[in-house]
Amino acid sequence: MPARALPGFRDFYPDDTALRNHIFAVWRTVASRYGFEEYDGPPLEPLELYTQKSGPEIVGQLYHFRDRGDREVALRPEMTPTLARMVAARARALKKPIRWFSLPQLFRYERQQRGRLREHFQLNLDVIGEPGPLADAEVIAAAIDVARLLGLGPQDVRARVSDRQVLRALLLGAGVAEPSLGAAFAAIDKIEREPRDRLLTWLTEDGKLPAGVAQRALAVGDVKGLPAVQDAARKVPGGPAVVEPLVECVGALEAMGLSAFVDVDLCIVRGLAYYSGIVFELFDAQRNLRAICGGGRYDGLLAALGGADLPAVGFGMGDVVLGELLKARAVAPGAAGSLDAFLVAVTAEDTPAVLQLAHALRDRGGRVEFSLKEQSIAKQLKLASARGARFAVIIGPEERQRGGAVVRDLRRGEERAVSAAELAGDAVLGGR
RNA sequence: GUGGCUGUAGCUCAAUCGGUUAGAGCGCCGGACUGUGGCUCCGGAGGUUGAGGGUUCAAUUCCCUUCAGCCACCCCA
Repeated sequence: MPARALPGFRDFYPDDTALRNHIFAVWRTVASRYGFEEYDGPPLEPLELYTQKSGPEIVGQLYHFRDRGDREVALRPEMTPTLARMVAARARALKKPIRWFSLPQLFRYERQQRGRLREHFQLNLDVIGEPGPLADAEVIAAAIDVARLLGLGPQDVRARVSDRQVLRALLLGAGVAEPSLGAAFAAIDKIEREPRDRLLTWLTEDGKLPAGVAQRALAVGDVKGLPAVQDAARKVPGGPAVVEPLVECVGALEAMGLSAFVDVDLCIVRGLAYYSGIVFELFDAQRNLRAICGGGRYDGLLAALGGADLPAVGFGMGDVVLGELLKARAVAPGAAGSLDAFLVAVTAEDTPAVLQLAHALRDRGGRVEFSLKEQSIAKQLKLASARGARFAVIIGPEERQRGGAVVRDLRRGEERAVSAAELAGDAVLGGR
């Protein structure tokens, strides 16, 4: 038997599953608070669904194969193409704006690293059919609220927000020619990971940009804070108009009381070419981990995928980095502590009474366990403690004779004799 | 896919210059404790030192290969 799961795939032990369920519950809670509806699609899709968006080079990063019907198929690496198809099929019927979310398990064939596996779960949350910046603010706020509901504050996570339209206007104003915009974007994207002189060298080699322009282009990526962005925008043609969506979006987040989480930072670009406006990422504040979440506006993408021509904004948030952050901040829940009562049989003759009571409590929704073999009371109580049971209910010959039990509060260490009537009532389940 | 670093018990780590039976803490199991848990004390199980090969009288230790993990690149859906 293989000793472990495939590289990049996870076995979920109870603690891991508890954490995953916790994250899923928070994702669903926040999404529903914002009025988003859950959808899902197939984990296996036609390969071409992904090549048409990202080109043939993406095939090397996919789990793909030929099925028995001779179809080229792939495990889904992302949800957006599926979403685009589903929306396109009913585009005319769906009330806009569409607010949908999903919790797909996604796959990619890449060498794994910390926080980056070959399989993960991702909250995908999108607003489709609304071009205005309030939609952008709404999805960013939802991402932040996930962090908040998980117990993370501004000292733990930060949302960094930028806008590609603003970036574009400022770069053009800095003298970057239209065909070189992509190179300038790429350089700014790397501004925090690469030394400045290497980026300058890269930008100026092959005559991409004149040295002075390259300097000014990189300086655009250094602009931080909304006032500074507005200042910079005033100095370029069309600038004041082009910053307006970002100003409104950030203003909306401020009105929601979330500004403590939000940093405007023009070095956020996002790698993908299809982002068309506001883009953002969530980071852990100490910056030890990879991005928790990334997203933005992709107005032309759905049409480009052959679907409906609808503007859209959304994000993906993976469970891996998020889980690591929760563990590092010690706000991850454990799997234990989930029993209302552990029933203790003093002698083998008491077992039928224990079984009867266990079933009665379980029928009422109680979470109940008892020893599956004859054991000393000490052993049974030890197991009860280890299970995190609130009460131990001890049934022995004496208790059966008088028709009750001893209920021991395992947290307080106090116990008392209770009658059968109390047991059938609230003696055990009353404090829940 | 490329390069670098690291692999010892379930977990975190020891083991002198290459030296004879690979240890400790936590966890797990049992006992002290035949009607009372947590604490304490005692005992036990658990290892192909990631795997395979090589050098050597002798390898956890040195060398090669491979696998895995981590880091960087690529990519970030």
